[in-house]
Amino acid sequence: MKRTHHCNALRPADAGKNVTLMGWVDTKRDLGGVTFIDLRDREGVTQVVFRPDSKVQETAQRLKSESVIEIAGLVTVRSPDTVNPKLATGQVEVVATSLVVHNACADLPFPMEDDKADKVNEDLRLEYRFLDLRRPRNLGLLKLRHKAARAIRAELDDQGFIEVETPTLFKSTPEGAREFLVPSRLQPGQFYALSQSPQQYKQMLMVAGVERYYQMARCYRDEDLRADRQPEFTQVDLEMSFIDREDMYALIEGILKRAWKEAIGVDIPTPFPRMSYREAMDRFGIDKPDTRFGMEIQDFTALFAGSAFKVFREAATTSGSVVRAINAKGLADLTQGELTNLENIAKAAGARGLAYIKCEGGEWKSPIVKFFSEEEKAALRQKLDIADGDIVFFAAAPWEQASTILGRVRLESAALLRAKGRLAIPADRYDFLWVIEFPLMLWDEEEKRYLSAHHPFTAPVPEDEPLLATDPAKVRGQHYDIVLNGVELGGGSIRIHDTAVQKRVFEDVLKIPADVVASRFGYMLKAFSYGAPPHGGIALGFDRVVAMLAGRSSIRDILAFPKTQSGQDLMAQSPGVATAKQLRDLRIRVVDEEPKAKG
RNA sequence: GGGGUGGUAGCUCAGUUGGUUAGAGCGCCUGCCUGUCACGUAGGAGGUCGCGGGUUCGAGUCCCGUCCAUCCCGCCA
Repeated sequence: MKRTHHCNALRPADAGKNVTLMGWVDTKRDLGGVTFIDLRDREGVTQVVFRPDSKVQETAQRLKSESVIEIAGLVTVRSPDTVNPKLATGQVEVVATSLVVHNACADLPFPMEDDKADKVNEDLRLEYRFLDLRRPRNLGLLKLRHKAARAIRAELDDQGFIEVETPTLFKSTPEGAREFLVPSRLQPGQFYALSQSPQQYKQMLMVAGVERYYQMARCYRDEDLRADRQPEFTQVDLEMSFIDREDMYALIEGILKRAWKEAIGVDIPTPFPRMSYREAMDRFGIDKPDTRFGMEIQDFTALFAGSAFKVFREAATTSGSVVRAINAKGLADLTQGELTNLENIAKAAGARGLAYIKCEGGEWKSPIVKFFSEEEKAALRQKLDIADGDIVFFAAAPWEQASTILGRVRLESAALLRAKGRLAIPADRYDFLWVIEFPLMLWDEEEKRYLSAHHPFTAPVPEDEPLLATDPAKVRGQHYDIVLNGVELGGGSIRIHDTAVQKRVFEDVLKIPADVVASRFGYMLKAFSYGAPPHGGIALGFDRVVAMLAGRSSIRDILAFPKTQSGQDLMAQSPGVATAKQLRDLRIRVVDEEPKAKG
């Protein structure tokens, strides 16, 4: 049993050769006398002919789709009127002289033709993932993922990086994402946590002198799932010593450029634009702006400081509050349901309501326009470029909240406009963007203390370091996020490598008790006192990178065996129950859910 | 934890104000067919309408609960 060719290989030049092909029955066309089989393997399709004079035609007539067969036969050039131009091998066919059925396929649970299969319920396809993946379109996604990984590894290798594997059995780090706990049998009552990131280990590798580390790191987070979030996912995780932010930008731009080129043949221009967090929030109302379309936020705080409209006047004259607006061009004819939905989105972001002006038939239709002076209307019209068919949305709130409200409304409005065919974004448009100068700390109203905006190892911008003691909220971190078309591909930072600064951040700014710092991060502080080089790193969400390359919105599509939104693998049926012995060994008792308190 | 959408034949779907025996296309099965490539053609089988309860003379259809999938919010240092 030896295959001579893949199913995409044969051409007229191969005529006269005796070949052996193996693969799956793609389709069968039984004409009573002659029978045709399209034989498919991972590379392509070849037509095989079974003639009545062959001993195997009767077997061929009984073949079922997706059975695995081996055929041997003679490569023959097709007559001109029977050439199939849709097939790479369409000028030839193999006239079969032998046929072996290696595995007959049962009745299929869903059609395998790409266009039909794509519409089949995802849960059924996930249960039969081995079949769904067999479709050329989906095998192509696995190949694409492979190409992207290969390009990234090649670039990192060229740049002097060493791939090092770090443990995924780590310990709990409670201030991060919820973790998967793993009970320790040898240390009863104690638990590992599956690593949510190799963060601390990779910093130790820098202290160890590795200088340039990377890893295609499997990470785990026990949070609710989304189209772009799985409980286990892969990060291109890397760390470098003796660098600054500019080195990191150049490196990542090189990696992504190479991945785009080698995976999908697209040249992306570098360097990428950069935008401060402040500017991103001001203009787009989000820290990962989609800059493929405008609809930018405009400020009218000064304009409404003396307005007759009390809601706007009060916001405009309150310190820290703003009055801002966006113009959703061409969306004035939205339905009542769509408007209500936008209102709900605004309310979820903290708005009390969603003030708007519809401009239709040369008229401004709005519950609030009667309060506006001519001067205010003129300023709005001019700055927002208001024309017939537009609808303007307002937010009057503290700066960050107003930004978030309009940022959400902007994205939803764009989605509506795209659905109505009034906003066209080319599928091959890639707007990469660095978002930089994030605040290092955020004040947590519930806990009445500062929390790290990203993680506590991020170094402050040098000129802001004195503010750590006086006004931590004003300190900008040396953090950077890489954003593509409104999707956060990854983020990282230059780290603190000084024991004293790290200790101050932990204890004085974040107010983590000294004993907790010692037990959780003691080894890091210890390491930093033994020759820690200045260093920084980043982690790219590899699944998201591949999804963007593939033009897919769900990372389930580009994972071989993804989990559903409730965290289950429908094919393997995980998770499952543990045996009594396993639980005994781990000293774990499963208790019934406590009845919900009735209120 | 919250909001939206969906669940009817193996698959994709239709199913009217609640009313006789729940339909279509594809797939499957059985014939016929020697140049098809979405082969064609004739016939056939196939349904606990996700599950449980309720209203009703009568429920795929109305009500309540629940499960599953999915999108989003919260969450994701």
